Amino acid sequence: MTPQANFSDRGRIVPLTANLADPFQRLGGVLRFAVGEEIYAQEEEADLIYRVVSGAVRATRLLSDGRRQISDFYFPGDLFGLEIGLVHRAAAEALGDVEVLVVKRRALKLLGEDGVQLERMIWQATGEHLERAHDHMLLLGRKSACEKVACFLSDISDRCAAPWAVLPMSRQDIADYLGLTIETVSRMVTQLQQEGLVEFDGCRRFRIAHRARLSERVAA
Amino acid sequence: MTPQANFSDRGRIVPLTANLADPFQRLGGVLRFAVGEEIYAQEEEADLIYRVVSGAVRATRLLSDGRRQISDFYFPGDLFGLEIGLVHRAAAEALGDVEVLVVKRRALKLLGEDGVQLERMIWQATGEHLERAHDHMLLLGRKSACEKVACFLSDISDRCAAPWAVLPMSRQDIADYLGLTIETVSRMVTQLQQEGLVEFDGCRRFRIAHRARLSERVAA
DNA sequence: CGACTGCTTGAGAGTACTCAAGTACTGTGG
DNA sequence: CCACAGTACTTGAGTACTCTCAAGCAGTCG
Repeated sequence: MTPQANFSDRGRIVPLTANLADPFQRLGGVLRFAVGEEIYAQEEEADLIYRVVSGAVRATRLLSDGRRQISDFYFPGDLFGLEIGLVHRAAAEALGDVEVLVVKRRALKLLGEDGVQLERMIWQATGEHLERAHDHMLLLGRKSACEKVACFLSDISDRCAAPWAVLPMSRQDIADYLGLTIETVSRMVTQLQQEGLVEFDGCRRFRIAHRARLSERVAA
Repeated sequence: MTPQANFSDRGRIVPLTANLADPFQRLGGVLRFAVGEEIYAQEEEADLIYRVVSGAVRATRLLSDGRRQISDFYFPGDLFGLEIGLVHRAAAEALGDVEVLVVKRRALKLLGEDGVQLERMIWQATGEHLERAHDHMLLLGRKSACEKVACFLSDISDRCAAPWAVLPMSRQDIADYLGLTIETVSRMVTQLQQEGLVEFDGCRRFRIAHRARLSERVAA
């Protein structure tokens, strides 16, 4: 299994068996964070590159008056903390207990073939983040509240593979990701449930009840 | 002047004098497009890397029902058309008469030191695009119509350096960039004018009349 | 079991949208 | 150079969607 293949199953559970062909696993240090802990702060010096092993992470950006935008959620296999400048432009926070692998940015040059391989992974990930960012801009700028929530649930469900998915983030996180308020998210979830498109078991566990009809609501 | 320095004056007029230390200028071919012409289409195979020489370009993404989101505008010095996959995820269209330099992606490997230098420029530009995308998500998700328009005018003005700036894009383009309607853009522009924060001479030429007070409206 | 936090629901308000009309540019032909 | 047509922009009135504020309900943890 190449690192690329390993990386590509974004959001799936990555096998925890050691893979010595993967420089991230071989050279990376492990860090653990508890619910709500800050992995790095906005404007903090960007020293490390991160990869989620288990748990989930949110990347948040704040306006001075406290308004918050979550630019992305990272799941097992995802790289994050990639910055072009010297500082992190967004904060990263643990959505639950999180385990991450880290490598030093400055060490990349010293690692020979491993460094080259890691740089290729980082480059690939940066490009994927950019694509996701463009998709997300379209959602934020041009989709209705209902479409936003439908998209979101559909995405999360797709990443999970399993029929039932569990949301690792709060309604507030979802709202800040979709550019809505918590109340609107709640109302849209209720509406999609009443229409029989999704089914919830508690407020975190859900499944897509009618994928075809949900897709019509997603606006692609 | 290094290529990086050349690249970094995003939005300024790039001197047209040949610079043989810049591989883009030395190896790139020139293409010209007229108002509204498509430089490449959404889903078209991504063969080339582009750099704006003169004029301005918009990158647009469409939903199937025609709703449009402009993810960015590119000005002289900006690289665009950088894709991680095989196809362009957004279309690029000329906002006026445009001149661009292009290099073949597949040729990069064959160019030796020049290829390495070009790859570094592309990498740098991809990172900058990602940062801009994150800023833009915050704007789309969390700013009011008035703040969006204030931000936009402030940005354009900053890029121009000159006191008076000319908008190369239509109100519809601005609306699709900010996630608003054309009427709302128009009303906000009028409002900012009435408050004496900006001054317009016709509907395309403007200047910041009161930078400090405009900054308060920008929400950073 | 009770307290706390997080989620949902309701009523009312406000911002941005839609539809429609009017005004200013731009370019072309007389 | 001016008149005209066509396009782009602005303004107005009314509507709709999302937000705000407030209360009630559910899920979680000690």
